[in-house]
Order: sequence, then structure tokens, then C-alpha cells
Amino acid sequence: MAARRTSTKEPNAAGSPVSMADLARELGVSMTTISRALSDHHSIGPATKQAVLRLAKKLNYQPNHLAAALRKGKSKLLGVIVPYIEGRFFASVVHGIETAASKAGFSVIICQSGEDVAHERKNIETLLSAQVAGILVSVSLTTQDFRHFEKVRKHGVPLVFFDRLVEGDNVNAVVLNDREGGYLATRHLLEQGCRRVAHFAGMQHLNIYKNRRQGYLDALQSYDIAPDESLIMDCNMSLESGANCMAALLDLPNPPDAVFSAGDSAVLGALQLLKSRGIRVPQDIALAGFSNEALTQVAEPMLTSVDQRCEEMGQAAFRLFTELVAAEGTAFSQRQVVLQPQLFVRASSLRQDTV
Amino acid sequence: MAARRTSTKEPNAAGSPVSMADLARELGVSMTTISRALSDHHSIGPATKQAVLRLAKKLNYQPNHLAAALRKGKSKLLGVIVPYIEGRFFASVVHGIETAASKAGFSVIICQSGEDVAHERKNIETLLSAQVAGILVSVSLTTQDFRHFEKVRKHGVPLVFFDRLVEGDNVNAVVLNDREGGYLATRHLLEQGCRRVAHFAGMQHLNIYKNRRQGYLDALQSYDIAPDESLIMDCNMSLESGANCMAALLDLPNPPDAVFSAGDSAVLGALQLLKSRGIRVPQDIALAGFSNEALTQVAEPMLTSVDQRCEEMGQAAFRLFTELVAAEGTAFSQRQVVLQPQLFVRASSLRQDTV
DNA sequence: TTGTAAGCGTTATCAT
DNA sequence: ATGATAACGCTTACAA
Repeated sequence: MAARRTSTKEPNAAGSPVSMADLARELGVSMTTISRALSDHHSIGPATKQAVLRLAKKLNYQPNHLAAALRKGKSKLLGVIVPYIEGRFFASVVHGIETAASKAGFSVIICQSGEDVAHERKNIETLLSAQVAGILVSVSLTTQDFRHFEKVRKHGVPLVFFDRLVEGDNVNAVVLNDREGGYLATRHLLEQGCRRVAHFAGMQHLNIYKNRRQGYLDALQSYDIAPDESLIMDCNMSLESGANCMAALLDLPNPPDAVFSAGDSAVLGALQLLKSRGIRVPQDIALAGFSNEALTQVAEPMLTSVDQRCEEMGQAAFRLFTELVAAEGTAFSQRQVVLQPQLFVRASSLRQDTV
Repeated sequence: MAARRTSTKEPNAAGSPVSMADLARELGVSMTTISRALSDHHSIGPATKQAVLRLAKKLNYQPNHLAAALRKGKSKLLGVIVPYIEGRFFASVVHGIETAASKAGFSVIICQSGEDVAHERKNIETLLSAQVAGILVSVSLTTQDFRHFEKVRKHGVPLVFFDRLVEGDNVNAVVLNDREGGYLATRHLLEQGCRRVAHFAGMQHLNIYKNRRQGYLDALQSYDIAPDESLIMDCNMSLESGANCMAALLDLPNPPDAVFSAGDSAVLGALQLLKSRGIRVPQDIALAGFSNEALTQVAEPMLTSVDQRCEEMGQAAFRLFTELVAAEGTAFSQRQVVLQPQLFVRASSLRQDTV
């Protein structure tokens, strides 16, 4: 046991990391053997394997993913870009992604674009430099130019959009059937006997808001009701915006008897305004929102809303990524996964006691 | 322009990444020059530098952070471990961290422990393997054994705790002054004339809940009120738990006239139960919570609550990390950053019209 | 079953 | 101001 320090390089000192070379030297075998033992290669003696594993544990060996990734040309890092991480929707989607990813051995790098294209472009650069295995993104509100996404494709990095898309259909994406969601909510209001249903519409260049509005129109049509442009309000989905839109609608010569909002905060704003004016919900005006945020169950009356399956969306996005990786060489058929929305009916829209 | 394909290696084909070697070959200079030009080294001719940068842009050169990190032994990755990412608090802290980190050129790897130590241990392994430059963590509820954090220290990786700590003070941490928060809320209830203030207490092995409770006791003492054990309820901070605790308190021979809850959901549960029984808030029972969640402003009446400065906490945690890096060689003095809580007084606790 | 050695893309040391 | 070359820690043909 005196014959230790015989190697050319000094063994690791105090805080320095222990590498495969260290294990090899200590055990008197080659690095190949170490590598094989650790990666559970088939051609490896069970005895040596045990010895390697034991020593690795004893010396607190920590594999260096960076080095492996560099050599293999493939990392176990996954890039995710969201406009911001706060708020139930994106947080839940990220939760879903991270859970699925970590199960498959991937680590998630999170980036926020802050609803700013410039930032989004920088995020892409960063992720490509980090050599991520794939990028999952929900585009910012201000994204109109898509060259930075082209770049990702050029680098051969799998790209999956979720919820918010870029224009054009030749992309891989996981989306909610927003149109169906808009239809379900509006149809429900009509079934409750409402006949002048207003709509708080979001920015129409975003697929999600465009589709929710379309679903609203579909529902009206199914009841043979001609859409009334004065009932369709431009809304940025904030609480204040919702209150303002509601106030404007009340000033109409012929106000609505229901509102379907493309977002929950706005419908809460409307509710607060209505209550402040002594207008009853749902008796005088029925309300329905979109996103099924936590606040819908705190408001009084509780708010009817369309659930976006946030977590499933995250899982689906990751699964689509893995499918893209698997289909690497294959003919590149773009895939779209569409999730079905679910309407949660609550007091804000229930005019009749009939279930 | 015909004399291109003269190199030993084929230039990059379609989707293959372009490396420094490619730039060097194309420009007829050495890799060293390329590296220097790109990293803005001082000894580099302005003309060559321009040429390199131009070519890099033209060929869409993307630096490989992995290779750089491997060589330098220092990555630009930062590991963050939270129990879960949903919910205003952690999402906001992560937001704060990511914003500060990306400004400083760091990418954030997000991990969720799911309130499970085993997962937390795995997260640590993953992050160490990813060669992160530092780890920021808020421990899981079930963490009682701290050896995995010791390992981080052994690997020489800076470690910063935020909000939830491990026992012992020889750690770097950013925390809220929870005791002060508990004091402020309780004191406020006392100032409103309440004399039997109950407390929904969280799990006492967690620093945050222990401190909030201590602040509650401090406030009682400042009013010379002896604590009544029957008014201190064990609560897991869920909506249901809050309702149950409230119900139990109402069954007391001498019920409370106020409740300070260590969490917001629980106080909402209490509010709902009180309303269902026709007990007025705040006239009969005043309420105050902790965290200043969004729901506090949706509930009716709006809920008084202690704000946790989530975003500042994230920023501070990142700043502490950078300070640790800067003080690498220096004597390792552990640092604790303490943030001051802020009480938001709302209708649920306002018995008097006096401001 | 095990060993040798080349190479991933970068940076750093030493020359020139 | 620029170049040649070794090294970071790992994987993987190719040999033995």
C-alpha cells in the first residue's frame, strides 16, 4: 500500500474533481474499461464492473456531461423559451415539460423572452451555443419575423412550438383547439338563453386569440345569430382592459346579455365593474372566460372558464420532441398535436338550475 | 474563386455546424487568431478582427459553449432547484433569478424536487454532472438529511439557499424576515382591536413557518397577551386545511376574534367557511395571511397579507452567487441576506375606518 | 474481455 | 500581432 503514487499525474487533491482517468489509474485498468463499466456496456466483466462502480462511489466520481456531450455531439439539455414564467399557464406547461424531460434524463434550460423578439432571438443564440438537443418555444407577442427560427432548423436542432405559433403550418407544434374552446364557451352561453353575446377578443395576429374568436363566431352561427361587430371588443386581457370593455358595452343602446372573454383576468375585470354598478351576474349578464386560472374559483360568483390542459401540453411538447429525435433520418413530416379544451361551468354563467 | 476546396478536411456540408477551425481555414489564419478575434483579446489586429467577425456572421458561426466550458473548467450554467415551479412564489423567484442571470450571461437549468428529498438528491447529481457554475436551492419539505448539499461544497460549487433553509447557519442564504412578517401581521390585528388572535401554523421543522409563528408570539407579547395554545392550529396551508382549522376554532368555548395564517390559501379557506356560516369578516373575525398571492385581491373582502418580495429574493440569490464566485480564494465567510417583508392591509382586517 | 489512441471545439502556453 | 500545440474529460473505432 506504499506503491500508490506511481502515476505520471498527481491524483486528485482536496476539492479537485475526480475523472475517469483517476479511476483508471487507481484500478490499474484502461479508461475504456472505466467508460464501459459506467455506461453499462455489454462487453465488460461483471467483476471489473463492480470494482469500478465501487471505486467510483468511494471517490465520489461525478461524470462530466459536458465532455460526453462534446464528444458525442449530442447533449442532454433541452431549451425552453416562454414569454414569462409567471402566471398559471406557462408555469404549468414548464412544469409538465420539466417533469417529462427529467424522467427521460434531460435537463431543462429555461429562458424568458419577456414578450420581446430581440430577447427571443438572443435566447435562441444562447440555446444553440449551449448545444441543446432541442428547443421548445411559445413565441412572444411581438414576434413577426421568423428568421431566428429558421436558424434553428439550419442547425439541425429539433424545434417544437407550443400554444403560440408562428404563421405557416410547416412547423411542429402542440396547441389547444382554441376554436373549439371558444365555441364551447359561447355555445354554453347561448344554451343558457343568452342572445346578445359579446366577445373580448385578444390580438388577432396571435393564433390563439384568432381561433378563440372564430369559435365564438361558429357558435353564433350555429344559432343563426348574425355577429354584431359592436359586441366584439379589442382587449389586451388585463383586468383594467376587461373593466373598460365592459363599461363600453354597457353604454351601448342595446347592451349584451353575456360576455365570452378570451382571457380570465379580463372577465374578472368585467365582473368587478358589473358588481360595482349593481348589475347581477349571471341573471342580467352571464360571463365566461378562458384559461381556467385559479382566480376563477375565488371570484364570486365563480367564473365559468375553458381549461387549457397546461400540463398535458407540456408533456405533449416533450413527447413530440422525442419523436422528432427518433425520426431524425426519416422524411421530415411536420406534426401538429391538438389538445381538446374542457369547459368548466360555474355560477357566473348558470342562469338555469337545470344541470 | 475556384481555389476553395484545398483543405485536408471537407468544409462544412449542409446542416453541419461551423467551427473555429472552419473559419481559420477559410481565412487562412490560425485558430488562435480566430479565438482571439471572437473573444475580443487585446493583441489582435483591428483589420483581422473585422474580417473574422464578418466571416463568422456570414457563415452563421455559433460558438460552442460546451467546448469552452470543458476547456476552461467553468460553465455559464446555473442550477436552480425548487420544490415545484407552479404558484406565484417560486415562479416569481425563478423569474427574478433568470432575469438577473441572463443579464450576466448565465443560463438557468431548472429542476423540481416535487417536495421529495430523493428527487432533490438526483437533481444535485444532475446539476453537478452538467458542470454548473453554481446551485441555488429552496429545499423540499421532506429534506431532513443534508449530505447531498455537503457534496456540492466538496465539489467546490457555490451553493445558495433561498427562502427554505437547511438547519445550521453556516450556509449562504437569502431569506425573508419571516419573523418580522408574522409580527407585522399579528401586531396589525391587535391594533385593530382584536384580542384573541389565532394562528394557522405550518410545519415547524421548516424555518419559514417556525419564524412566522415566532413573530406571532412576539406580537402577542408586545401586547402582554399570554399565548393560548388552543388558538394555534397545525395547518398544512391548503384551502381545506384552513377551512377545517377555522371550523375547529369556532367550536371553541371562547372562539378567536382574528386569525393570522402562515399561508394565503388557508386563510381563503377560513374566509369561505366563515361566509358560509354567516360570520362577518372583519367585523366578527378579522383575517390576515402570508404570501400576498393573487387570490388575496380577488377574494371578498380582499385579504390582508404579507408580501415576500419574491422577485427581489431571486435577484438577491443570484447576486449572492456572483459574490461567492468573486470571493473564490478568499476566507469563506458565509453570508445571509435578509429581506424585509411588507404588510399589505386590505379589507379582511380593517375594522376601523382610521387609516 | 480489455487496451490504444484519436478526436469533439475550445482556450492557454509558449514561441515567433 | 500571430501561430503551433497541448490539454479539458469523455466516447469509440480499431486492435489485441
